[in-house]
Amino acid sequence: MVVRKRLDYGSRGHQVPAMPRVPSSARGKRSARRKKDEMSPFDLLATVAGTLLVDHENSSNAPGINAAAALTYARKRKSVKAEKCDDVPPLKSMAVENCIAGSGGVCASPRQPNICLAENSSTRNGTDPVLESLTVKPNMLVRDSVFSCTKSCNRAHGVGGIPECGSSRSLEATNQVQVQRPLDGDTTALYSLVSSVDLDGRPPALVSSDSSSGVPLCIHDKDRNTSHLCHAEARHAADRDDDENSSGCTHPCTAGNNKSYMPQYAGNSRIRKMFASKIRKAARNKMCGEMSNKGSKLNLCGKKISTTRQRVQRAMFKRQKPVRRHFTPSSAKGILTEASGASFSVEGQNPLCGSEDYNVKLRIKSFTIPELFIEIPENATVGSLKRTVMDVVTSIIESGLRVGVLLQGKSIQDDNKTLRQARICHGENLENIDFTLECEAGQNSSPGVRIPEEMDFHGADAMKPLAMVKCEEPFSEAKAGYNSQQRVQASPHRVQSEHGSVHSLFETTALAIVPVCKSKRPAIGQRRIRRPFSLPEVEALVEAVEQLGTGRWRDVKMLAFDNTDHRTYVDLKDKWKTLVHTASISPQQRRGEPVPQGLLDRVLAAQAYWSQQQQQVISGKASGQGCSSSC
DNA sequence: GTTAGGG
DNA sequence: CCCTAAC
Repeated sequence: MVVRKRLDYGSRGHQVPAMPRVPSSARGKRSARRKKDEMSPFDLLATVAGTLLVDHENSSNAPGINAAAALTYARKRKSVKAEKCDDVPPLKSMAVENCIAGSGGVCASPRQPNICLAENSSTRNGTDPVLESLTVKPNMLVRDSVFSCTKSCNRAHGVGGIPECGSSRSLEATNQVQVQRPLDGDTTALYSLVSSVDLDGRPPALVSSDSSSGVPLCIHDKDRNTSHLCHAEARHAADRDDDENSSGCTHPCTAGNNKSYMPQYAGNSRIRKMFASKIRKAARNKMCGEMSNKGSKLNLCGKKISTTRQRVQRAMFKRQKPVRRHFTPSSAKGILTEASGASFSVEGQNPLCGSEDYNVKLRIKSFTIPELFIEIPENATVGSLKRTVMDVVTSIIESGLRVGVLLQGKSIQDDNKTLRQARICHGENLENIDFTLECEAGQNSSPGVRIPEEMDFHGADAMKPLAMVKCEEPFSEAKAGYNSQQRVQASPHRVQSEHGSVHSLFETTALAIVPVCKSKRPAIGQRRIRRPFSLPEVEALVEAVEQLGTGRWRDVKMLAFDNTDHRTYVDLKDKWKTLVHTASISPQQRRGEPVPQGLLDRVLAAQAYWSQQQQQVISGKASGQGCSSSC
């Protein structure tokens, strides 16, 4: 054993190692360093924010976001099916945009609002943009469907001959989401959902159907301030052509885009940091090795990907332009439409808030599929790549999903609450309402496919899409000269852009699923459960430190806690720290399970002893390298 | 990967 | 218990 080699435990007691380790207090203290590097974390945050913004934008660009879901609160009765959805653990979250019906709203008096996610499960011929009403089943996500709920489309770029706009004829008439089938029929894919509810019976406002889809049109109610989003919209429109002309390999970042959008759920820096560094890094590292599959591999480990031929990268929301625009029904009030946002916007907050019988208008802005990496051999066919992607997505979908509602980061558990009781009503600050799609992680994945189930994304700040499936390159068929009709009809996985390139539907759509995956293992970013040290543990720790000294926590761990997985050497170090502190304060000030004074005395003694040893080592070093003083 | 130290 | 700089 390593320890044995390194240690000479000898008999019990304060046996001084020949060369005690120098305390690393000389190592810079963070607080001091921090001042110097103060900007650094902020830069990082800015970078992360930029990435997020780009993701948002790109997702809004996401061509072919094919699904729009309308959440409608129109009847008092509850949807049984909606309730079913609540039984399954979370996987993703939908970004929802909400609006509160303004004073002009026609109130259906939805005290028991009925929310149904729609899924189009019917026809697949795709040529007929039929609006379909669906209800969500726990194991389904929206797929094979393109939502198109607007009455008209305001497209800058049309796709000739392709029916772009569905009628919203049934939008107000039902409590369900209208779905327009994708032109390409049977795609099993995850689409961005852009949904809205307009209970006022007013026609939905136009939302640009192309790349700016998902970006607000800035038709606002009186006092809404969404100018930044308007800018986003403008920029999207401006960028569109360039993007479309590009080969589709654009990187997600464009400097100019970063400032356009302030995430509504901007959270504290800590969480941001967590997502920026920890999730990106730790998630990959931790999942490394779990997710390889024999044949084609899906891999969330970035390191593996570096050797990949084909890889599906994280920057899912490329700026490639869709072929197909999706239309978002917006109310005349100008519902914001964020393609992959994760939060609500409040529509028309007004003095009438809190009054009776107002409807709450909600719109799911999008679902985003978690970020996924695909590793696949170069010699694999494009078809196999598609199948692989499909498998991944299908595995996610089929894992079973349920809907959760987060209000300002807090999950609303009680399904029996009315929206009003849940404070989702007029007059409330509804800037941060999120829906989650939750799944049973760990059971769902097909071989080699992993959703980062360690991650726990509860909370409003956790709305960054986790994994995404995307192909950097347009599928080769695009260059092979498919004609439009062939493309549209032949491949369910493709959509055609105006420029003839064919993109993975995963690129051109944004099924935003904010992962709220749970597993038995602690999620990344999730705090470990607190496990107070028991008295025997404390005794073992004290004894080990007496032998080994402070500053050799790894050895302490191996000596006394080698079989205790949940105690890391950092834990032991921390515990020792608290023991020293506990021993140095009066018994009245101590909390928690009392530690026998005798043990605390030993703690102090050992601490003093080893501190002295370390001091001697330091002074010995300082006074002249040799061991003359200490030997 | 370890250690120290601040939070 | 978390985080992270320094090593």
